[in-house]
Amino acid sequence: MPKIGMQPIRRQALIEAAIQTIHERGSLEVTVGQIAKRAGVSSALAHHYFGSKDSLILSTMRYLLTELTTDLRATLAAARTPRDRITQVIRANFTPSQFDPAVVSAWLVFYVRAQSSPEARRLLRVYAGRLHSNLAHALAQITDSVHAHAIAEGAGALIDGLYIRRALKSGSPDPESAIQVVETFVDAMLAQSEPIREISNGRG
Amino acid sequence: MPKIGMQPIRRQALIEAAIQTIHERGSLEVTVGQIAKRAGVSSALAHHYFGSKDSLILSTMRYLLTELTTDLRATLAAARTPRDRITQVIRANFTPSQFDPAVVSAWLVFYVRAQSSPEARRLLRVYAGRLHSNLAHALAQITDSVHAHAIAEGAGALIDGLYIRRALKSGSPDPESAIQVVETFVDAMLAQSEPIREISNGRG
DNA sequence: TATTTTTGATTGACTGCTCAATCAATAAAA
DNA sequence: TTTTATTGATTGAGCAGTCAATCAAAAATA
Repeated sequence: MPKIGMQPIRRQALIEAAIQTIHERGSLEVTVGQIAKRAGVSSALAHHYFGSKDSLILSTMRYLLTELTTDLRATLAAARTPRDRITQVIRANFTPSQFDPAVVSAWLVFYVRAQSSPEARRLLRVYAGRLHSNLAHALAQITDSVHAHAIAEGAGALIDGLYIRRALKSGSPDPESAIQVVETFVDAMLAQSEPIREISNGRG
Repeated sequence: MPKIGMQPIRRQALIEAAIQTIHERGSLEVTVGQIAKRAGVSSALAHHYFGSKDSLILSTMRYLLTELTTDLRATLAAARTPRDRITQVIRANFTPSQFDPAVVSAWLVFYVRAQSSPEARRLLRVYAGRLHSNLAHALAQITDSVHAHAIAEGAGALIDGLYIRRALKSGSPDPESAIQVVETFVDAMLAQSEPIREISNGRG
């Protein structure tokens, strides 16, 4: 029946349905049938396009990683100074599409998944590595390398922690206050590592 | 009856087996049979003592919360100054028994669980609430209330984030460096909120 | 002390259900 | 006709929870 070229459409629909279903159920204990139903197709078709549930889940992770990269590129485009680059890297993580409850839920369950799936773990390491190198690179232009890495490490952990806490909260997301926490952290750490310079960055 | 008084022994053994099994499998997708086997009993006995898998899991969460409280009391006993209390609250979260890989894995999966289980969510909120009030109370003695809450909020998220990252790392835990990250965070935030006072607390 | 009774502890076998994955068949384009 | 899209039906595995039955210590009794 179907017109040719359904593959990418179905894959996209199934991935987005997976994110929503994971959010709704609050865990990875979702069935292929539930995901497929939400995408408006049969579970058999989901298997047809992804081969296995595992593959669908991994594709969903990759999709989220790609979206994050896209958002990062978009925010970074506006950055001019190193300090501004830091701000934009942080902001990319709290974009509406990233800080969306369903997306946050998905990230959380993927962290658990990474504990038993080598490929999932690899993907999360890619994410953590990129975040760290983006932050550390910009930081290295305003402080020494040791502090740069330490601050990047802390900021990364802080972002992860804010995600976790977001997942536990009900109600609408508050990206701005989360961004503010990380910004304040970075400012405070920079101020401590270079007490001679100006503290404020005009965002406080 | 057989040796009377088996109940507490079995319950304890099953709870500890649950933590280990969850760690080993990296998720909550563990069977009662696996847990029971590790505890050296039949799955039927696990049901006999806990009623349901769900109840066993919740008991495991409560057990971890209790252990954390115990560790907290122990570290707090040594604290004299408000700043020292903060240090000890932080340290309690990175005690060897808390920062143990299996325990960290368990906390991580419980965070996911909290998304679909109201009781699990309640328990995590108890944890987050205690941590926050402990930190905020001590902080309020060295800075104003607004900053105290903000710093406590950030420190809590940071601790959660460090746990997540610990779960993803292989190899032995490094509690000291994690503690150092949080300590540095607190110092930096305090320094920024009160730029006139001394920055160092002698731990940097 | 010896015997009987009582009852918590414990398990193997079983049930009913869920789910991932497969397959054969159908429908519509190309 | 050949290829792509699609699904209902089916299967085989795995699992939570139940239950009837057994075991052995402890308490009561003789």
